[in-house]
Order: sequence, then C-alpha cells, then structure tokens
Amino acid sequence: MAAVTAIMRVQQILLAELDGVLRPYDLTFARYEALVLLSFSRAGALPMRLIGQRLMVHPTSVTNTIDRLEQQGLVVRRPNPRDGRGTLAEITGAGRAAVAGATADLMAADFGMSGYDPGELESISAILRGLRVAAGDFADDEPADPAGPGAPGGDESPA
Amino acid sequence: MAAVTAIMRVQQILLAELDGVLRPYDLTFARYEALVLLSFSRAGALPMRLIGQRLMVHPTSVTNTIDRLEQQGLVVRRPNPRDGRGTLAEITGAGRAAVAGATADLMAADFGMSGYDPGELESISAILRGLRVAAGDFADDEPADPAGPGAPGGDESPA
DNA sequence: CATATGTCAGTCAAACTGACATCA
DNA sequence: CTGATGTCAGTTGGACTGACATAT
Repeated sequence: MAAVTAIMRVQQILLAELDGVLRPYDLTFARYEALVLLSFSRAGALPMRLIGQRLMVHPTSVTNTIDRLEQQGLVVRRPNPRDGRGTLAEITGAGRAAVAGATADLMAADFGMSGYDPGELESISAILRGLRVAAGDFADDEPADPAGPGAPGGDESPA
Repeated sequence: MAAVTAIMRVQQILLAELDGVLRPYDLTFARYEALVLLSFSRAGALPMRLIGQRLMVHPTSVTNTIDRLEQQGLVVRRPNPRDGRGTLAEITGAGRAAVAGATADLMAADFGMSGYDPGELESISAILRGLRVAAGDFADDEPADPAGPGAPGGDESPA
C-alpha cells in the first residue's frame, strides 16, 4: 500500500508540472497524449475507438478531447473510409508543430528526474510494466482473449 | 519520459480500482485520504490549513472535501481553540469505522501488487521518495527553508 | 435481427481563480 | 496596518451514465 500511495502522490506532483509546461501550448496532458498517439501512427490518423482503447479512456472522453483539439485546429475529423459508422481523427500540420514544441519543452523540463541515474528510471518503467500489462494496457487492439469479437480493426493507413 | 508515462498510466489504473473498492463506502480516494490523515493524527482533528498542506491540495478543495465528509457524518467541524480564524476537522466514530472498513478492503484488494515481491514494492517507494521530497511532500508543516515564516503551526492535540 | 461506433445531454467529483469576512 | 485562514461564487477539464442515430 505504501507503493500505491507513493504512485498516487507522485502522479499528482507530475501532473501539475506537466500541465504547467503544456499551458503555453494551450494543451492539457490528456490532449497532449492524444496528439502524441496520432503523431506516432502510420497515417497520422486513427479511429476514435482505437484512441479510446490505447489511452484507456471512455468513448465520450475521446469525443470531448478530439472536439477541443479540433477547435484548436490541431486535429481534423474525417469519415473512416473502411467503416461507415466510424470517424478518423487526423493530426494537422499545426498539430504536429504543437506536439514537437511541447515534447521538446517536456524533455527539457526533466521533472526532478535528472536526479536519477538511467538504471533507476529503467527500474521504474520495468516494475510498473507488469501492472500495465495486467490491466490490459499495451493491448494493441482487443484484449488478448480467446475467441476474438467481431470486426477486425487495423485502420492506421487509410491511404 | 518513459518513466513519467508509466507513472501516469499506472496511477490511472490504480485510481479506477481504488475508487471501485471505495464506492460501497460512498468514498472517493480524495475523501478517503483525508479521513486517513485525520485518523492518524494525535487528537483525530486537524486544522483545514494543515490538511491542505499534507495532501497538497488547494484550500478550496479542502473545504469541499470536508463539506462532503461532514454531510456524511464522518467528520465534524469545530472552531480551533488556538486560532480564532481557524477551523478543525475532527473525525467521528462513524468516520473511524468507515476508514477501518475501507482500509481492510483496500488491503485485501492488492492491486495486482501481489505479483511483486516485497523488494520490488520497496524499490518503487524508495525511488519515488526522492521526487516527493523534492516537491515538498513530507514537509511536516512548512517547507524546510531558512527563516521560517510566521505562525508556529502544530495543532494536533487541542485537548 | 443483434452488435458496434460515435455523439449528445446531463451529471459528478475535483481543482482552480477571485473575492471576501474574520482574526492574528 | 499586513498577512493568514477559511469560505463562497463561479469556471474549467475530465470522466461518467443513458439514450440515440447510424451502419455492420
């Protein structure tokens, strides 16, 4: 439980610092994460559904996040050519510029992390990875269960 | 940055599980933390100001949190006999019962933590401790700076 | 038909800013 | 007087439930 408490508290500290760095870009950490996800995707576009799965957030939260990013001109919505029900969120040039700038600032702002040697940082990531896997994080599309559901999903390269 | 991301994500996972366990008690993690803090204090009562410092939350958030706990009968407000401006939040018998029950359930619910040996859990706490200290967590009253501010604060045993 | 996708309406808990009465 | 304390009013960002149109 001490470990749980430590994680909760450190996240609280980190989130405040992260949002502070992102504020000049008019981004929150949630919106930044979505932008990063899109910028790393093959076509710079992903179905809303996939964004929710990867970020582990509720579908309505994805709608909300993409709404704001779209108002800021950092993302555009397009119909998914492979699924008439679906919508793709696609990062714009402005979106890529914002991610690049914000990421650079975040790197420069090493959040008290500079006090650690790489080995310790690696330990954190490694130990925590087990928890994330158990929670279904890292699941590429669907939870790795027998008898896959229905629709095959990979929609990263519409062009 | 990978470590930062891992912490953010794991906290997200943990918070969902924590709130799930706490839901039957009609508690959120924020309210539970406040109750624990009070239950561990010498007199079962603390000034609002101290609660905010220890939990690293905004004064208005303390007001809000204590408001709800008071409505639930888990806490009562009393004027601070040592400071006419101040208010003490005091845990009630019902509050102690709720904390006891919730804590037992939380212990029983080891959040995927059981997969780790005690050494790993200790590593997490130990590594993260540096960050918390740097952020002023663990500060008993005021940040440990030269030239302490004004009012001496320790108000844990009004009786 | 049942199921999946995304959105909308509304709610909720949390955290914030600014203003303020009160008291040290 | 200044400064600290707690509260109130109002706002914001995020996550949620339930309902729904649309399409597979």
